[in-house]
Amino acid sequence: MTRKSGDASRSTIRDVAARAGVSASTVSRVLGGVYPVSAATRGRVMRAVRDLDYVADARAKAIAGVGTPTLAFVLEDITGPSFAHMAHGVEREATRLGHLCLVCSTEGDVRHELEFVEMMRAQRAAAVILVGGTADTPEYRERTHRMADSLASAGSRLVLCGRPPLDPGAPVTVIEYDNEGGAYTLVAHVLAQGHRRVLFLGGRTDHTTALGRERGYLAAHRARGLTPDPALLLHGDFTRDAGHRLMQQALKDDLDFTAVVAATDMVAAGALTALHEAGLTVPGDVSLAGYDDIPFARDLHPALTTVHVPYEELGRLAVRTALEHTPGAPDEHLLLGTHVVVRDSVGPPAPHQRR
Amino acid sequence: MTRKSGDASRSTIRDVAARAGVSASTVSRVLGGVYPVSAATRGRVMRAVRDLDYVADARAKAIAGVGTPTLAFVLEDITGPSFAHMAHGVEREATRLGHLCLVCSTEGDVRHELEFVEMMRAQRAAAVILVGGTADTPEYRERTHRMADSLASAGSRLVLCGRPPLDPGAPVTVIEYDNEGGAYTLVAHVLAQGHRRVLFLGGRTDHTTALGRERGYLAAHRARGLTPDPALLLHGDFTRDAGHRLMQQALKDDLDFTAVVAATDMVAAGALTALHEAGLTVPGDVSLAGYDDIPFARDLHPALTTVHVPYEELGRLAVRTALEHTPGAPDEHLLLGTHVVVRDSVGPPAPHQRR
DNA sequence: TCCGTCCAGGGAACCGGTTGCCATGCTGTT
DNA sequence: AACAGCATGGCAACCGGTTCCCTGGACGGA
Repeated sequence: MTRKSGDASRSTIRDVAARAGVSASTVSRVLGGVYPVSAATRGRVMRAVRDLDYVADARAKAIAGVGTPTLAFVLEDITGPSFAHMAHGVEREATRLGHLCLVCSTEGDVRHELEFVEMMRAQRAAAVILVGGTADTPEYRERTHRMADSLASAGSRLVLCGRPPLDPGAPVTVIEYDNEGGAYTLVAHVLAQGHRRVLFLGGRTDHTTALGRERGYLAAHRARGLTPDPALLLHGDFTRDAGHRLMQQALKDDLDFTAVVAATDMVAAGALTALHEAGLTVPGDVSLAGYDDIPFARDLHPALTTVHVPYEELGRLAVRTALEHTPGAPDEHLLLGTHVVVRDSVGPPAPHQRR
Repeated sequence: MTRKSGDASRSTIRDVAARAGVSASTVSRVLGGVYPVSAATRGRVMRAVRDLDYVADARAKAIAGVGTPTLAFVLEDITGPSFAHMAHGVEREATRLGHLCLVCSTEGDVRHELEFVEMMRAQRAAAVILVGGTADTPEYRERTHRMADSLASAGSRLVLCGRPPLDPGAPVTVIEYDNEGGAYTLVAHVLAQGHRRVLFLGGRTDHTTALGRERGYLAAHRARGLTPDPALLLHGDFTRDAGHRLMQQALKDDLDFTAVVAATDMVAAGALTALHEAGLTVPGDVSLAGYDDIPFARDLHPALTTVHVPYEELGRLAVRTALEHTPGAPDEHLLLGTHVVVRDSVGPPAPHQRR
């Protein structure tokens, strides 16, 4: 077994050329593979390459115009299961299409987001995918529109994935999934079981994903001629801890409800534990539903009724659509459907609770 | 609100120079910030930069030696919660230390792993972090040793994170956590409750993480003078589906056990559902324990007794240690401790089951 | 007024590759 | 034997930056 001597610094194409007794161009051509090179020369070059354990500098190739393209993925926190699944879809599709994949977590900080997008522009990323809901303010639209223009003028492309669209004219690809529709169907299902007081464990009040789901909740009520009690709308993070805390508080405050709809499965998980801790059964005493259909949802007890979102597909679509986009072509705006997965956590309200 | 005219192609430093009426060197110096430039010139340059929405090409800077360093993170599947937490730690620490973060999923394919490492070497990544257990074969050691040498000779560094160490002498940083010790303590806890027939839902038989946990399971038995029934050792993937399937099979085969130890919390989750489906209560009829302490573990019902692994810390440590490493310094090998988190899923065996 | 100094900024080499263009030498044909 | 033609490989320009080195002009002091 031969081990290369650890020559402290990487070798260049010229080192290889010198060792093979040819010019750098020849080495480049041998490695490129297309240009005709005699077998003998090719052999010597390959030998030198192996001896020196040479790999061409990807950055140098990139600036010469023959590099592996890169694609960037900016999200809030890879730890969220739905983000992770999107990331997985993005990563798979990116490598399938021969792209490298950079990921950045913003931790929810807008400044980080801006910095990262600027960096990705400097990296000449083929596309930048921004993932996850956000506050849909004029400032957001303005800032993001600017990003889109910057990237577009650099030959790159901004993709908004599960994020509110911009004003028409912004050079941006938008891939959304139907938060409002999914929540509407889910809450309609809950109401159809006979529930009339449904607690909603929502997200931050400025967050589009949370807001969309909340709108669905309200719309489903309206469609039945109901007006939900505002006291039943609670707000927190999209974490199991927030769900746990909110649910505890709701029980402590003695809120009157027969069902709970959580804005995400994680929130539902925390809420479920709080219900259990309070000695309540689900769906006997209280019904519970989530949103996202993460793999774990089946393993809650009872198995969680929730809304399935094709997160991985979302990610794959985001990169495919972005990379297929040709400048000048119309901007795509895709809206993926969701569907309710009925499991065991929603049932009719207990007889004594009916009104 | 001014919108830049979409000039189809990115502008170069020379474009900026021309627009500002100075030379490229001056632009570079203005942007660099240190070299003395007159206020008037600086103003003109900045103006041109803004007008053209110019960002210096990061790849060109990199090859000139002043780029943002990069760091690569190679894992099997970002979708696994423990991987996601490691990734989070890596990403945070990397950006904290001013590094960009590339991530690649291998989908468990060794060829992909090799390809990716080669690419990262071409990218001149400051470090390559390989994450997650693997088959610890001579071929693995040989191949990984070669990777380590290649990277080292290119001035980069290989980090193995939760992965078996190589032969001494390989230029590699190893950060492990104690699979065997954690499993040992966990199983000892289960045995101390009085269980004597403990079903082990393990991972693939060639996977070091799975194997370490299995060794802990065996060692805990031996320490009590017990020899576990080989029929109680089952093997599958680290997914909730595998756990579900394995548990169903075990019940169908009428295996004799009073407790179940799953190799991961995901597996435990699937197993729990299978137990519930069979009408068994936990821990009344059967005790159940997991491994990893993912956030969700608290929300299973009953809350899962498991082993806490500091995954995020693991990730942070991996990048910090790798980047602090100076060539020639001794190779670090860190072993992080784990601890059992006692919750509600393990209890004494039912009286009629005792023997 | 003349000369030395200092400072802003330009020219050119360099980072590590790719590739268009051209020179060389060998082969094949008449 | 002479010449056309092709296979082969070197030179140099270029990709988009940085930085060393040097020049020209303004300024201050003698």
